[in-house]
Amino acid sequence: MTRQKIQIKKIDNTAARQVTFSKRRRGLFKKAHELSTLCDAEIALLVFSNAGKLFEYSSTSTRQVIERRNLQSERIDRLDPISTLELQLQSSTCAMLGKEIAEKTKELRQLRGEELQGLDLEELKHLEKLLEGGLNRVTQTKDELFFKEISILKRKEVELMEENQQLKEKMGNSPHVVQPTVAQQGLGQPSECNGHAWRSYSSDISLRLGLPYPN
Amino acid sequence: MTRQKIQIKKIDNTAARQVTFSKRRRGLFKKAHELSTLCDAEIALLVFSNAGKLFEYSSTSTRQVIERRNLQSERIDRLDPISTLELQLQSSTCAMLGKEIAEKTKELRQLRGEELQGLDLEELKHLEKLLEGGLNRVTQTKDELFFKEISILKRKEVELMEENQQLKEKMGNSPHVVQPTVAQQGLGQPSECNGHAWRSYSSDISLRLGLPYPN
DNA sequence: AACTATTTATAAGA
DNA sequence: TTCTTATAAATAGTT
Repeated sequence: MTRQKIQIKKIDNTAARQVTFSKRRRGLFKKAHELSTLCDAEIALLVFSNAGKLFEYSSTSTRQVIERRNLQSERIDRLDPISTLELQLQSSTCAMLGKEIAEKTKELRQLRGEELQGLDLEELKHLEKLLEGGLNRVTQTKDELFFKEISILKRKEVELMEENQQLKEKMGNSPHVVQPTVAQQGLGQPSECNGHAWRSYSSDISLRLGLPYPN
Repeated sequence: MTRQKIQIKKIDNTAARQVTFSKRRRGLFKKAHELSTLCDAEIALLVFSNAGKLFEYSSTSTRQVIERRNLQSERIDRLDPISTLELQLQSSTCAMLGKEIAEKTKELRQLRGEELQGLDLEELKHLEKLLEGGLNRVTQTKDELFFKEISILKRKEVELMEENQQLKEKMGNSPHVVQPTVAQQGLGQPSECNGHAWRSYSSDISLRLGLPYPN
């Protein structure tokens, strides 16, 4: 693939073959790792050299990947003929779990709008309803959180302004003694602007906070 | 690795991740095949996509390679002791699958807006985005299906009206010979108006069908 | 093991 | 999904 293009057929020269094996094996493993990382894929790669030496790579564990394959393949063709009753039971449990995962995965993908082909009108309408409901609840929860934070901030501002006011008064009385004590409370629950119209400060808190949904 | 160098870390965008997965999986399989051919190596490559789909390549047969590995792994004495080991391995796999199910279940519940407590503002915003995207795609797919059905129905009505017209003309020409041949198509989907009542030909189909989104 | 001229792979965009 | 294209990465042959 460089200096000169090569044909993809067995390299006759043993030394050259070994060198190529080393180089390309590295490249292959690197690519496998990149794929698993980039795309969140589970990968197992087994390579036996011409000489019979084993090299393996796995994103998690080779054993795990192989087992997952055995489940997925639905073929309970066990690699070992030891079929204890217990083993079979567990294996079927695993198989069931695997199916459940497949189902949930599909459902998730449909909710994300990624696997819609093959659904009929009714199913699509149902999905839509589900999503609308979920979206409404999420948006509402989010907005509640927003407002909660906002009211906390409002309260804090009120308190700070109060203190500020007191300090100012003090300064007016005895301009030489300034005590910068700052309010320190443990921020409780939402409290709508607790009275004391500080109109003189004429600040519009909600505007300054930049509410997400002004309507 | 082109147009722009990328970081090797999980691709967040789902669509982009799928595209990259397809491309790189191909590349990886090609490289695996080249290595096995050039260097006479025995290779098995298992890849599970993020969605849980299995892709595999093997220079000979996956099972054969896996067996060879199991031998190589020094555990040639496959009997009782191994059986317990296998049992443990499987049980840990089950545990893993169980965890995965729990995760997916939680995710599903959150998408349905059922388990939102404990999420912070950022997480809620992310969920909202996800739901909006899903909803958009679902609605679009649904509407496309709607319009497809509608156009089928419209076409059918035109055909029927034409036939009706021809029949009328026939009746006008020879009022004693009436042949009520009716168009008969396979039409699996909902067909509202297949009755008579072609009272006036000026019917507005879209109104009669009750379009979901008149705007 | 290093080097480098080329070939390949591929990210982004259409 | 598939094609295109600019660029990054892999690597064949050489030192």
